[in-house]
Amino acid sequence: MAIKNKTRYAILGILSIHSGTGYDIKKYCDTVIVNFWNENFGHIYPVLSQLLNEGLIKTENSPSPRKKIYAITEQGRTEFLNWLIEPAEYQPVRSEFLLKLTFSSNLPKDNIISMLTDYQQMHHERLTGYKKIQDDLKKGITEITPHRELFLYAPLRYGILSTEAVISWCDEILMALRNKL
Amino acid sequence: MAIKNKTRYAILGILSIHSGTGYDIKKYCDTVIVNFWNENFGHIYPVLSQLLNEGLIKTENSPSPRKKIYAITEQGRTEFLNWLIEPAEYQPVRSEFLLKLTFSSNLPKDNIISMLTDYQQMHHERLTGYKKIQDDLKKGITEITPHRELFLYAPLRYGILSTEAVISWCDEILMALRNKL
DNA sequence: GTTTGCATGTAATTCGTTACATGATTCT
DNA sequence: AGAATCATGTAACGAATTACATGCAAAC
Repeated sequence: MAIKNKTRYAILGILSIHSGTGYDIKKYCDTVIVNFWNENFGHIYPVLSQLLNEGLIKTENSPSPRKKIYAITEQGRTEFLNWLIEPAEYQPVRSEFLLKLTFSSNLPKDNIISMLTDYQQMHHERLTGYKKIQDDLKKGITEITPHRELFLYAPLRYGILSTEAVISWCDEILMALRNKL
Repeated sequence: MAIKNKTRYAILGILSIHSGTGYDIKKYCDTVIVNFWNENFGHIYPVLSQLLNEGLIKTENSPSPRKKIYAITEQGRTEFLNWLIEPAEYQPVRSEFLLKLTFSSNLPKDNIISMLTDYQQMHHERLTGYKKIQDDLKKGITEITPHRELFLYAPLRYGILSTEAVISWCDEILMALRNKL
């Protein structure tokens, strides 16, 4: 089975929360789900046309003619639900960082150490960002319904726990490196 | 800057350890670095031709005519090193699982719970696999030079720590889910 | 009045996957 | 004798990125 266009489902998912334009969808991607999902205009617009063609979404009447407000149809909801309940496909992992590290054995020790400290630093910054969002959620700054709260909180916690794991890993490897080589 | 063909560097890296055929390279991907890298024949062979063309690799004399043994050239080593010392490009993340979870707020509670337990189960199995490899490394079953040991051990530890974090995360979210909804 | 943000789209390109096609060698 | 593994490649396709192109509206 070929890799299937996931953008379809991202768009359907977003429109299942609230109707909006292609631009709105992009904004949602760049804010709410940015930590684990990305889309770009060059893909959103063609897929929107495609979904419209298939009857999974429809256009709502818009205040401005140059603004196309899309809404999910009943058929779209059904198709989205079918995707939702089937288990996520296996995604082949590709970590350029680990690839580099694997083949770094002949690099000077200092290079490897700075490679790891930079990587750790990046994750420290990422963690700070996550924690800020977490605080905003807790303080109720971000406006969401209590019913949806957990579903925005969970991916954030995922980011926090994974990032903390990476930071610990860096400590561990840096220590091994300093003791050994 | 466009996403650059990473397969080039994976191949150069593998050939920097030991020369071999396209088939050997694929085998290396499917065993040694399988946990964080993947390649397929349909991409390996064209890229090998390309690298040969650019003079980054060369063919060694082979015992069999239907077997092409590739070796990295000096030029290839230089280019590989240049890539190695520059920081890894930012890689856009895409987690289909987190995307699904985000839009699961209207799914029945039981569905969400089984979604999470399945995901956790999968990571438990992954962890078992990692730990087996770790034991093999410790017992010296896998034949490697002491100098390279850390560079095979580190990515493995990365997998173990990240996977443990995901398992903890599942526990946390499952508990929140059971208490709340 | 100029910059920033809103808004939509197309074209070119590249990367990577899958399927197809073929055949030799080794193991059981 | 047949299955598994070794071995190399091409063709078709699809997904996603980037660059290009355009113009309105609002804020400063």
